[in-house]
Amino acid sequence: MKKNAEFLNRNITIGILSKETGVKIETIRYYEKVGVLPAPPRTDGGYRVYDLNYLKRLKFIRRCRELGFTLEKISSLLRLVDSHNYTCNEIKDITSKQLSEVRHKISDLKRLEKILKEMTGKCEGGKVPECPILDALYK
Amino acid sequence: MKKNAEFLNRNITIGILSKETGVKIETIRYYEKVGVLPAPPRTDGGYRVYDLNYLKRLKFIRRCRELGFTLEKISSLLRLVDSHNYTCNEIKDITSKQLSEVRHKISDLKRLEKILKEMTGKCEGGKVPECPILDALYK
DNA sequence: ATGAACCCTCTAGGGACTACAGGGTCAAGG
DNA sequence: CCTTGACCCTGTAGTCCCTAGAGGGTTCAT
Repeated sequence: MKKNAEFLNRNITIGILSKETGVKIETIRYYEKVGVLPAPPRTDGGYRVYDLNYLKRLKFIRRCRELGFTLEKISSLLRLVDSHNYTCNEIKDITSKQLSEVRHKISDLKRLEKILKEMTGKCEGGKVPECPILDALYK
Repeated sequence: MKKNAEFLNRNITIGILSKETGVKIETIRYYEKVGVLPAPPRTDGGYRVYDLNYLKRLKFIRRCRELGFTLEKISSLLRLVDSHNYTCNEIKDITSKQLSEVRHKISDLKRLEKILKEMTGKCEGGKVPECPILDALYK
């Protein structure tokens, strides 16, 4: 109906934002409350009105959460987005800290991937292989 | 002291297990309560006694949590370890689902890594770069 | 046998959501 | 213009995954 037109005109309600991002309405309001998503403007009646920037930001937050970052960490990543207010050294500080965490996560996930791939491969002839999953992340 | 000798003899107390894995004692007990870590045998006085298998399992659980898996997912992964009760098809089903999720996470983290690395690089001459971090996971 | 270091259970709190309850707003149709 | 159903608002309480603390028992080297 009209809703879709509003979306194209960038008047995004919280319900549309929720559907577009897969983040529940209550969670969006929670993110606003704790400050990781800025408070948007409101209609006269008090409804939140978002635009495409909020959409981007929220998708980013959601994915980072799925990748195991805390809201705290995500906030410091998002500070880079608004980095006009920060000095080069502050940015280098944030990025280098996040970089080592990201790299650690990648290497662990790769080990997990290898094992899962091997297991799927071995599971062909109906016989159950000895399971090496624990060793994958044991190091 | 004697503690270390006990460790070599595989009589691992909850405190040693905690130190070895970096998982807090309370969390270990919590994992037992919710069933993701099996209840170990006890001494006459009621102390938990672990061995190297518990150590492996716990390290695995911890790292999976850091990688953003729920305890539920981890349980289903661990069921593979005790997979004598499962058919090959069930195992393939679980592993391939986890595999695609893991691959998705890796690719997202790599995009994030690239952006962070580029930003650090650009932050040289005292000027702050434009931050393209939101686009990294936006697709 | 004793004391420091360790462990036990139980309850309560925090972070990150999630699910109502009770009520107000919006806009399309009559 | 007024209704009506879909949508939104602000609480508050509950869930999951831990984490801290109280109050008390166990272990073992000396």
